[in-house]
Amino acid sequence: MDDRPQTAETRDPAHPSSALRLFLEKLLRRSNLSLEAQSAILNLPGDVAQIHRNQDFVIAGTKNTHASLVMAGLTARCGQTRDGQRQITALHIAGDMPDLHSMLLPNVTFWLQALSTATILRVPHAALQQAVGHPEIAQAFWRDGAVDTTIASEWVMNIGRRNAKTRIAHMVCEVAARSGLGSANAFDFSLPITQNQIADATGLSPVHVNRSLQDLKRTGLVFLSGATAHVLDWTGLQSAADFHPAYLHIAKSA
Amino acid sequence: MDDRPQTAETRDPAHPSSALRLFLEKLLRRSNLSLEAQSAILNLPGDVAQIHRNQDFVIAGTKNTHASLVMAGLTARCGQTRDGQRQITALHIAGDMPDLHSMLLPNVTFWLQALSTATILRVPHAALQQAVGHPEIAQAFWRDGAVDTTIASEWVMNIGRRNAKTRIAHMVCEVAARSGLGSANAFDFSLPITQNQIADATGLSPVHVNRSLQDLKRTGLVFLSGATAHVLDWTGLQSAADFHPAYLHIAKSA
DNA sequence: CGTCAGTTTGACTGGAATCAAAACCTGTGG
DNA sequence: CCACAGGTTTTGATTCCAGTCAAACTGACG
Repeated sequence: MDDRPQTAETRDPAHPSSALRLFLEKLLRRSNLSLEAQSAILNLPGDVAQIHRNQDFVIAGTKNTHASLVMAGLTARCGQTRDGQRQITALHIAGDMPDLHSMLLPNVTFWLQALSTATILRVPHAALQQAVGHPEIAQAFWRDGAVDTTIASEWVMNIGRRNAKTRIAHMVCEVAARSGLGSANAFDFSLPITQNQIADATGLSPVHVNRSLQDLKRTGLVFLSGATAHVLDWTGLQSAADFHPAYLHIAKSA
Repeated sequence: MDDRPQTAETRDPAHPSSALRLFLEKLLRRSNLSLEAQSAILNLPGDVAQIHRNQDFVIAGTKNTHASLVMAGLTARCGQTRDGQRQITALHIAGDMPDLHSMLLPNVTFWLQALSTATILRVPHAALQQAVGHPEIAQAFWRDGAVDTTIASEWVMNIGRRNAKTRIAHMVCEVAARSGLGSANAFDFSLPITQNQIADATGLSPVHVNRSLQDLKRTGLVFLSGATAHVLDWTGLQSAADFHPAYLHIAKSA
């Protein structure tokens, strides 16, 4: 099913083993896994798919037989109201599996779509079921799913009770923190997202996003240019965002 | 640890076995469990606690050693912004375990609080860990956790992109559907929530909630009186709410 | 009968949406 | 190397939904 040798192309970000390694590292941040379990993860099979900007790669209303691992690019979970308004409910970066839970709930209720050009590894549910035979892997997957819930809860708070500037800052902080950044006070990171997409993620209008971003730039906290975010003052940004990373559960607790 | 005989007091809603039965029934809606696994659930130990209105029973920033099973009443998961604004991010009714995931993520990041007088069964993590030794129970728990995520996503959409009237209607629909109702077109159900609490759940102001509720009553869809919701036109309400229950994953899929 | 929590009403304000158009990129092909 | 086309970003003017403030009302309860 998969002819991947553990050699040099591990460094190639377009190669499955590189993405699986990233995925494993994220799991290991929160869970302990035996070497045997680790190699079960690294040997997961899957097909690579190239997704272009704004393309849906998992469709609500269908039935899933594969779970998706983001290898490169930025993707989103999103829904749509009756009158056609979009709402992004989660963002996913390289190393994330946006629909790992689909092995338990194959009926898809939210779209997954690429916000930038993205590369996806489609892993068959059957292979995941086999991996989950290791109880420690099952727990690690379950734990990561639980974190998804706390993140979604934080989004509810963000959208429900914070103003435009704070909301956007919070979203930026979350992606930065999940990318493993935040040790320096100023840094850049990849955030290939348009202002329209930020609007859909924060429940705002594109025009208001634009003005709020200008405000964040004017106050010297962050600015976006092209596909990268430039954080100028990480502590100031976190404070403006009312951001407290505990909900990401990045420190291992079990 | 627990002296519960399988006798008549199973009917008593204040008795642990009654709540555990309700919990099991909810699991069985989504997952298949062997009789052995079922009895492992029914024999979970725990202490009963009476919680009064507006009292927090799980505190953010602390470490959990027990998970909570709602035996009676309405409870909420909620957070707070720096400037003290509250946001409810989930509602829980009898039979729900709001923090089952705490056995995997013991560091609490969201408060749990009673919206009405409530009864809670506090189940030790150790007992849950033992139950999770049955892989089918682990999957059932994990599956229910995954549904929590889809519900939270729907809340993000609700708050981010729907107007006040629709938001409130949607919240009412969700609780009704999760209570197992919706076969008749008009029915009543228990919803012990104040307009202030609805405001905190929907990201609105109390005054605007009041006006929107009047609107829902005027158009003959629902009205709340005391602790009960009176649905007058279930199909009309669902339509006004843009409510599509698929995201609750109530039909069994595996 | 006073108290208190919750609900209702009215007048006013403000933040964000909407509409419309101009300016700006960025990649493409002539 | 320039022109063009597309999607983005930016700006300004205007509107409206929902927030805020304040006060009156209701009803349960001691």
